[in-house]
Amino acid sequence: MNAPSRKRRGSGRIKLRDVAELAGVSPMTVSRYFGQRELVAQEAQQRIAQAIEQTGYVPNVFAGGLASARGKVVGMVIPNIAGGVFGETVQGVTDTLRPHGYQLLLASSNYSSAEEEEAVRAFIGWSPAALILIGHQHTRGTEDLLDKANIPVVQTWDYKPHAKRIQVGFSHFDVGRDSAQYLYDKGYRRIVFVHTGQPEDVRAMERAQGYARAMESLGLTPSTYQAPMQAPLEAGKEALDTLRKGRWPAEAIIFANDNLAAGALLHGLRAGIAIPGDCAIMGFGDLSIADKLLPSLTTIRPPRYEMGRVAALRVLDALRTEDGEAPAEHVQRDNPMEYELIEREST
Amino acid sequence: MNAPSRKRRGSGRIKLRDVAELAGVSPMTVSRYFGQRELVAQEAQQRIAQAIEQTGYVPNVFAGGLASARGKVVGMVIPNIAGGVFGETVQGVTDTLRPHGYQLLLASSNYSSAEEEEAVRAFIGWSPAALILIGHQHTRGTEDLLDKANIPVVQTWDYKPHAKRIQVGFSHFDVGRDSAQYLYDKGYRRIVFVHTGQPEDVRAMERAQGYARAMESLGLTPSTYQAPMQAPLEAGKEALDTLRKGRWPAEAIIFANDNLAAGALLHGLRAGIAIPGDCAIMGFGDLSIADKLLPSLTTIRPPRYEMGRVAALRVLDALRTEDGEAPAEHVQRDNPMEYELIEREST
DNA sequence: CTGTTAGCGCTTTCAA
DNA sequence: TTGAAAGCGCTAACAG
Repeated sequence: MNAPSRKRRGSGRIKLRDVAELAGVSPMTVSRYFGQRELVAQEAQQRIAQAIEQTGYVPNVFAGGLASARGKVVGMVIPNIAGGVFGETVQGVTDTLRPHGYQLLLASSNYSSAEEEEAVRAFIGWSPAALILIGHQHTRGTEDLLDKANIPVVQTWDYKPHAKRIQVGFSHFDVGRDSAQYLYDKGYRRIVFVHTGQPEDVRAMERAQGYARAMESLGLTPSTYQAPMQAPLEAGKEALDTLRKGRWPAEAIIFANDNLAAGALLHGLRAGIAIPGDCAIMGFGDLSIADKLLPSLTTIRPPRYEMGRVAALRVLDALRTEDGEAPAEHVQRDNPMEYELIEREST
Repeated sequence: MNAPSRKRRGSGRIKLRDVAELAGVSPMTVSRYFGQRELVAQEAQQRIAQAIEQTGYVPNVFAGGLASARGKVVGMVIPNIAGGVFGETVQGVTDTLRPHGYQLLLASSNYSSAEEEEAVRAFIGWSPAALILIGHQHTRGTEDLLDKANIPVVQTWDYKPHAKRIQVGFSHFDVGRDSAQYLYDKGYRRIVFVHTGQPEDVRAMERAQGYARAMESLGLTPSTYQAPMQAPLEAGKEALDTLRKGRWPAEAIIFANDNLAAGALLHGLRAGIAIPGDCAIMGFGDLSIADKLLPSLTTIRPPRYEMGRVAALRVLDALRTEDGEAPAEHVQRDNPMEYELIEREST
């Protein structure tokens, strides 16, 4: 609008130098004021603080990131932003990271490993300080990217014996096993596991395996059923009806998730099938519906928020490791988290 | 590890120049390959594409952002990441923005205007291309920041007559009014609106006002009730019990949200209160519980995903406006979105 | 259609 | 405890 210069015009924003001039110090001192404040004299600090206040200065993240070759950024890829499953985990991460000045970059993979790789690749351009991923299931390409990136990578929502990277989660195999054992202890014998339609849900598969193993150990025959790929309400209904027919009607059903289980419960209520009398039902997830159903739903509650929080803590640990040659040496690599079996009326 | 030079050591990553050398062109041509590909000869494009493939080059976002003074970044502040209300909107935004190379920066305000201001301030440092906020309720400080930032700002999840900024949403006042009118048309007269405990939920307040206005227009006396600040399950129960007592027992209740309504429905079922026979109930949100209750819940479905999508589209429109002196001149500033009244069994 | 030049605003490095 | 110099890797602005 004024001063039509011919070279670059800059952003027009207040910059470090402006603050420095106002405070009567060099830009470098102001730079130290952020990040290494202890190296700045008290007196200088005061003048700088005032200059910042007065100008409303906000550091340019891009300049800082470029100069330091590492942005204060953490990337996170989750299977799905909507759906309410991972939201709390994201919240746990942001709550923990924010006080340390890290900004979360979020991407959703839509439960696709290929899209996850895409997202990770995009994140690499941000020189992220760390990455947080869900689960252990990645493409070869993703693994390569992660290896080359040479930054802390935390995997959450799952837990495996010999994980290659930092992990914060629980064993879905154990969840399946515990669910079966719990129902067995309650006296149920003909226990069936109902899969969701999506084979992308690797963790549901693991729960099914845990269930199967437990059944075998108990001298029972595992039996899994694949729910039709419909809305969970109909799928749950269909599963309940089918499994109660036949010569070996199910006495108890473990659903791959609470939504499916909700469909079954509702259908039971409408169709006059007594639950747990005619058939016990349990789910997984402890979604907000679980306690609002009749009967209320017995389910497994994963530590959703807590996993996010701990994942972020491990990231911070790894980054604190003084940029040293030993990346993440003192970091707790295996972080098993406790899930909870919430017993309600449906079993 | 090798070459212990004394000056900066760089990131060690492949950079634009490496690709350029390999392709036998200047860095600038490679730069144009991203972003202005039409200005690059076919032949050069091929060689560049191959060089990129071969090196696995990923552009450094910070360098680009610094040089161009505008990062390919859009900031979004939502009241709450968990909770499942805004997740779909976020998904709509990311789905729409991603193909254009924009990265979403997400922050949660915990329904606090002060925290929202904090988040906006932090975003300013990112020189975001645009910002997306929920609602019209901001602190004075936030307004100042937005004004100074001189970038497109889209407000969503609400709609007001003379909004200062681009808006994508619906009128909560209208929702309240329509809910009341709907119940009136169904024959109900003693209709009560139940507030949630949190006064931060400005939009619920607006729905209450719309309800009150409609009641007056219909010659009825509006009556609102403040649910106790407990878990929604108990709050809904308490509200239902209280409102059915007294000399003017409610014939119909509009709850501020589906969670509250679910508490009431469940209590009705357990306590043998016929719904809608003894009392009709409707909610707001069409959360995933709404159709899994007995009776299923009549509610209002906001276009959650769609609002995110359209908000992102307006952002893109505004940014397409050729960086010209007229920022966002041709952009559709008012974008009313349609909500839907989903009639189910509870009314 | 392509290249040259000069920064973007900050932090690293080195020296005091 | 502070400062000066030298880039970080890319793109805007010109000129061909």
